[in-house]
Amino acid sequence: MANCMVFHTQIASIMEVLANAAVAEICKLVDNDYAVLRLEITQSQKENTALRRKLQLLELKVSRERVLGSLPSSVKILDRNRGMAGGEGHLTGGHRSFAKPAGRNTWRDDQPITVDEGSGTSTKNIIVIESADAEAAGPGVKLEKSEGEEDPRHSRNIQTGAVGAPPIATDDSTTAPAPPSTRCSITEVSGTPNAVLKSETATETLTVTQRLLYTGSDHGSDPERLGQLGCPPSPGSEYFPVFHQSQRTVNSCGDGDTLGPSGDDLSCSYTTEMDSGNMPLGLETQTETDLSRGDWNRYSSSVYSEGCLDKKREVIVVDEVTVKVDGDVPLTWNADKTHLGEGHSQGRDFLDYRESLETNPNVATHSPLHAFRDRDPVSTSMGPSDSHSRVLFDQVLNSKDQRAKAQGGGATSGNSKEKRFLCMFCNKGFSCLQKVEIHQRVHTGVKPFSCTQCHMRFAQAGNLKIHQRVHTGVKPFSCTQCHMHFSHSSSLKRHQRIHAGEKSYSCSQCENRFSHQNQLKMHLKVHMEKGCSRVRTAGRGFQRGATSGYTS
DNA sequence: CTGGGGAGGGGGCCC
DNA sequence: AGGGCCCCCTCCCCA
Repeated sequence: MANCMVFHTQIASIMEVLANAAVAEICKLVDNDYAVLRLEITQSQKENTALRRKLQLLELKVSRERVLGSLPSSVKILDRNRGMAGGEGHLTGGHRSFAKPAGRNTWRDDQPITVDEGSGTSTKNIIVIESADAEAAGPGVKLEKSEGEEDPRHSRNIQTGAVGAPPIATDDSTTAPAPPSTRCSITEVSGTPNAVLKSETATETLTVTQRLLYTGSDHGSDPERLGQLGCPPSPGSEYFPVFHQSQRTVNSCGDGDTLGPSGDDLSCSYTTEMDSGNMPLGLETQTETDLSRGDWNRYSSSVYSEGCLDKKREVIVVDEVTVKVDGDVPLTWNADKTHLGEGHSQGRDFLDYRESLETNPNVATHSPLHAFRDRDPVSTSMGPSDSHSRVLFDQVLNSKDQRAKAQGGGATSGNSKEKRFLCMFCNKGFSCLQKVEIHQRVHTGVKPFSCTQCHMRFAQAGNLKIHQRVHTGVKPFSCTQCHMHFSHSSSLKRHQRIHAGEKSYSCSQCENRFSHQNQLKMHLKVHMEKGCSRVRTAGRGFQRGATSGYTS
């Protein structure tokens, strides 16, 4: 019996031990599962957080695209304009006035969109379309920069307006530059309730000068715009040069029954019209700034890079005297003569003149033009009553005297053949006043002699007379050795070189000789192409070598 | 090669 | 005699 009791006791203890072990095992299993469960829960929570963040990012993207899609029309216009780098397109109409060349705008297309994710709050967009480069660069400074050119200023974080938040950390989805089409920086700041489009185009601080300079627009036709820009037209300025034909006013005798100034019936209309499209109108403000800086060529190129100007009111009456006084701007500074449609490049004149301006500040002149200035310094509303223009004019006149001295000629020597009449634009000397007046038409674009049978206009009466042989068919120059007739004496002379076997144009790179200059020119092109092809071949070989080296 | 325009220079005529 | 004006010639350039 006692043994039985002991046996039961032992069984009980064993059972207890087993139970304890089972409980411990169970507890252990539960603990393990719990840990796993917690781990899984934690991971799920993390995934959930990540998904939530992704959702936020997607929302941000959607909102940004929505905002960009609703950019104001002016922004789009500017965007398009930027695409017209280098005057690719000619703006027309009213938009032209707000066009700016490539590189002027600081559309920060390469500036990252900054997203303050860390804040965890809803972020909104502020699009800052900056035009501050114009201010930073200062007036008259032309920032020519190609589309892909890296503006070092883009590396710094300039934000304007109320956007005080500096660009912060960027998310991987937003580190990429803004879409090129936006050309704006988007800075996200916290707490802004609504997306704000801030376009500074409406409050651009470009000066009127810069606008004129870079648009070439006819502000004269729209003086209100100037007023809107806070730059009212200068008192009395009409944004349109109106000169008066003094002494030799012969207006519109285009019907052909009136004699020209020389007495010959040139069937000309001596209306002193400016050549169409040549006349940069309403530029007095511009010249007060840019030209005074010696930016003649810059001015001209920029003006004409925008194409022809408004041709309205192109018929003007010219006072060839006051044009020198009042036209403190050359009326047709044309670095690109293709816009003039005819003539040779005069841009060198501008460059030369600019150089002379920059290097020859204060030397008195004895030019008759100087006398013009002294005689009637403010004969029109566009006169240099403003001191700046006056200084400019003095610079113009002084510079040419300086050049005359540099050329070794004194303007006051007694030689009658001396070229003491100097062009106020390019300093070129002429023997008499009329010569320089005619010459200055190169700069001013004045072409007083119009053909009545076509729309051609000429700066010289003789050229009109020759031109009219086109209509009359008169070819007064006959070759004595063949049946050929020519309307130009130079053509006959050129032709006769063929009969004479004269080959006065020789190639500098070979022994070939030619009777015509054009032949030589074409021949030289062959030399050029040969040289270029050699260069190209060498370049291809280099590329191949480089490629092979890379792949091997 | 030719046609034709742009532009400068020379020289004659007139005042 | 000298200057201004005008015509013409010439050269250059481009189409």
